[in-house]
Amino acid sequence: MPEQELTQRQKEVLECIHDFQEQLQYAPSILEICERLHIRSTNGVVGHIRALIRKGYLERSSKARSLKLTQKAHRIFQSFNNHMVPLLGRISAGSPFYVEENREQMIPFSPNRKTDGVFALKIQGESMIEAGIFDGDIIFVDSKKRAHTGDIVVALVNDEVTVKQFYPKEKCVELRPANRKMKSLRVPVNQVLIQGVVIGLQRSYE
Amino acid sequence: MPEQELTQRQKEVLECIHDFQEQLQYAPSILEICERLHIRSTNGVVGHIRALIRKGYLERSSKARSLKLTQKAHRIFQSFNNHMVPLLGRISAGSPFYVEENREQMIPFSPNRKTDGVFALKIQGESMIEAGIFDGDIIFVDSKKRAHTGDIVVALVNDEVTVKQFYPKEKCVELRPANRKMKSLRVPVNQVLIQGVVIGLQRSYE
DNA sequence: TGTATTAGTGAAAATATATTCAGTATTAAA
DNA sequence: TTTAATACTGAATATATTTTCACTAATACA
Repeated sequence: MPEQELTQRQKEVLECIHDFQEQLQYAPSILEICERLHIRSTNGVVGHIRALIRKGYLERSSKARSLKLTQKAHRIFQSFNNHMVPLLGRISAGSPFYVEENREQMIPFSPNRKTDGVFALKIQGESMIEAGIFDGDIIFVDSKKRAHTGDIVVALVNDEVTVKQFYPKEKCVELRPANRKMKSLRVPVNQVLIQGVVIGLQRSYE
Repeated sequence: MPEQELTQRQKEVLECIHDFQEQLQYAPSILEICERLHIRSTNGVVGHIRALIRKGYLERSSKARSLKLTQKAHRIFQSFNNHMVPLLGRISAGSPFYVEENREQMIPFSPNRKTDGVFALKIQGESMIEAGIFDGDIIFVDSKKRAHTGDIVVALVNDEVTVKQFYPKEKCVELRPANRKMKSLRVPVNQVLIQGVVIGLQRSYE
């Protein structure tokens, strides 16, 4: 078991602190954590807290109710509830798509939608310019949604990531750009991986 | 002075609690409020807290650091700092732009930018289609920013609101659409009101 | 002229909360 | 087989925090 991983019990403690904060809008005291987890001695909890601080999941000052989850800890819970979504940077060709190294930062997404499986990507190039997707725009992609004809998708073809319109044919897939200067791409089904469907777009002038 | 209003000092106390929470991510103790406001007795602060609870701006349980701003209190600070921005609906022609009745809902905006003076608007029509602004898109507009040549602006002309590119001439303003099928509009300076500069865009597929 | 609200001071008491000390038992790694 | 980390118990102590009691003073209201 590598040092940085959490034990089952440590995860439970972290989740307890997170849930308490969510529910009551303020951090729990050590005694309150004891109660929720049925631990009789405050030291039982303090030990876990120390471990969680050492592993970079918690912060605190020696004040009352000053326990605070770090960014690292929030990432564990983010996938379920929050409004933040990872903005992926350079995607190393061919490697598994959703690896840690690619998570450059978290950016906000519409709070009334599930963010599970959603990621963001910065557009490079002009292949979708006629669909109103410009160089530098950020797109939001749902990796769990199934692509339908005409959807704008993120596809992995021969170790390259592209954003195109999706038109499935009998034995191949047509990836159509929204740019008259560029040609459609026809790829055999076994050479293309649809990474997700574009569900939103964000642009910043300035 | 009507009962529901806050005194100057009460506003200061509320702001102090709000700021503390923002900065340190947990609520202040009464003593810490005393320190920040240079009040020597905890009772000085407790009196204000009681008033703020009575007037519906605060909540608390008798635990340490459990002070919590209500929705009502948050509304006071939203306009200055937070990540929410009003999405304006139908804009009644000719009336002052920023009236309460037009505020239909609040939507999230980039958290790393000031939201003071920023509003959102849903695009109707295709006049900016070649600039990648489509029907149904939501644009973010900074009403405090000065327009420069070429900026995309929200303009009020003869009681009508339009989104166009801004080209000032000697005695008139050219409002240029990004759509080959539509014509530029030249309006005398005294007949046009620039409501703000477009600083962002958001689109939702689905 | 009395009464309520606001805006405090100062000290003491009561609680809430965190920390320290002294242990036990289990498991995985060196 | 020692060592370190995990996962606790139980009691006492120290500190942080809130609450209570007893006051003063200015202002607005009726």
